[in-house]
Amino acid sequence: MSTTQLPPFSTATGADVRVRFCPSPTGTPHVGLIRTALFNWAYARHTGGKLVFRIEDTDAARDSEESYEQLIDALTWLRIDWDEGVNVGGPHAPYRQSQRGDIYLEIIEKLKASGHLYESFSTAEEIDARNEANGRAKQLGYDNFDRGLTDADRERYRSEGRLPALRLRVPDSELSFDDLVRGPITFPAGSFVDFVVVRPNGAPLYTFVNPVDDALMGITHVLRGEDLLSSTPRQIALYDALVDIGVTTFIPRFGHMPYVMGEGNKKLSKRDPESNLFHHRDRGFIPEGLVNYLALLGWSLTHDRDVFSIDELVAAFDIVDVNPNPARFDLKKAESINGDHIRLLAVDDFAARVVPYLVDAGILSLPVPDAQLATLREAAPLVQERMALLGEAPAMLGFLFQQAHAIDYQPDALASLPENTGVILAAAVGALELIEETNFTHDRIKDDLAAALIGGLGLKPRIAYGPLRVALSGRKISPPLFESMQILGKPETVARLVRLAEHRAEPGSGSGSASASGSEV
RNA sequence: GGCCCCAUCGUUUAGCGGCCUAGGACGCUGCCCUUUCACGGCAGUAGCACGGGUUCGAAUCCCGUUGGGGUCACCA
Repeated sequence: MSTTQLPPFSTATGADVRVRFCPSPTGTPHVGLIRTALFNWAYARHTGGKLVFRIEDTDAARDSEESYEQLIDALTWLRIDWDEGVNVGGPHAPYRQSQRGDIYLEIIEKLKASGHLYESFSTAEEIDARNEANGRAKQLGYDNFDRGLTDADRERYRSEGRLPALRLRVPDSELSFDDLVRGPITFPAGSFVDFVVVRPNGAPLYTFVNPVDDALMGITHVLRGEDLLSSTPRQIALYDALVDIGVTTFIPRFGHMPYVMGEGNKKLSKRDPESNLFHHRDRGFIPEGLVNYLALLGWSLTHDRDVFSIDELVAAFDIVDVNPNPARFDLKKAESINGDHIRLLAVDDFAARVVPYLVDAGILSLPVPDAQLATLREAAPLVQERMALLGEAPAMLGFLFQQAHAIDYQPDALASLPENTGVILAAAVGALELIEETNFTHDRIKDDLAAALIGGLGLKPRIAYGPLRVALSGRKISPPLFESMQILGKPETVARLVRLAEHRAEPGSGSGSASASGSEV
């Protein structure tokens, strides 16, 4: 089979690179979609080229304005910006396909006049029936039947009240292209057929508007998901026709990125919460961490390090280095990477980013009073290195913003208390009471408590400090103990120790048979 | 089923003919550090799907097999 003489592919490599991100606004942003956006963006920034952000809202039934807003929100959050497109405008406006109807109409007419598009009256049923009658496998689909229609045929169909769809006449030869992530790919003749580009009602389809807009907007590199790989020959066929009528002069390069997989061997489903970008944001991923992890899905910076900055990504990213095989979204690894980025944050930055999570949890409310801000700033360094997600902040810091009487003792924390808890609490209170309020610092607290509990009572640190931790925070896990006491201050600290002792003294407190011994406080 | 894509530790990724008795990371295990949990440090666990070639030499190139995935809409 011969290869048709195709127009040239784009040769852009530097500032002349033009890529695009063109989602259809259906549903919540999917991490796979955002990864596609990220790689397009990174490639544009790396080459010094341009990123066009176009919205493919040609499916009125599924598109929503809310989804559109979410797309903007998602990109903005991740700091993925664009040079042309919705919200920012540009020489090829409008960038929402729902507003480009006239443009498509004109091109459709030219394509019809030049014979690239023809009217097709075949219904799905008729195509099936013909395939069956001709001993042709049904799965082969359309048989290019209407290519041979005469004017009389078309007239007859119209007189029956039937309206034609428009199909593109594709080359009867094989089609090849050099995929940027996969290398040379050839589709044999006959593996792609004349496809519908315009519905009978005149509305153009994705298969038409997508390449047409890419051509009109001068897109040089089409970097998209692997699911579009098999539609590439049809797009190239359309490009061939568009070049013929003078809409453009070249065919873009194509690069098909691997899928983002979920559990098992399936694409990460829209139904899966892990696919929802905002779910990760809500849990406390920071942009730096999520971008880093998303970039790792199919790409790597170097052989011995996978924590890197967005700047490093941009400096090194090239689409040809993207791995062709699908990658699984591994939440554990994503969280680990995020934790590393949280640790990289300046303390003040970290503290500021934690605020919304504390507000959402009802621990703080806006505007946050200065005193609470001060507490937060003091506590931030204590928790910054022990968090993987900002969403862990409420559980770790909440006790610092409560009053002693409001501390809620976790069952597992109460269960961990040793029998001599009462003695320990009493000794601790005794030691702390002797410290001047102005000297109530973590070093002093540590020394005095160690003297009283470790030295005095001969306890192991683990046993000695456990009850104090529960008294302070209600939990088995908390920020460092002495530092927490310093932040809370002497009166509050003592009040909490006393309260736990009283709590255990209450009949029915359920916290151990030896609780009566706690009454000595 | 036709066509297309893919194939290195459980996961992800390095590797683009000799540097590989295959490196990093996550996970897991053990130890250390330690005021809990973490963080950090150290050690360990575990992989080139299979079979043919090509070559002095193959994880790396070629072919095949197997396995997985995608796509075959008047959705995008």
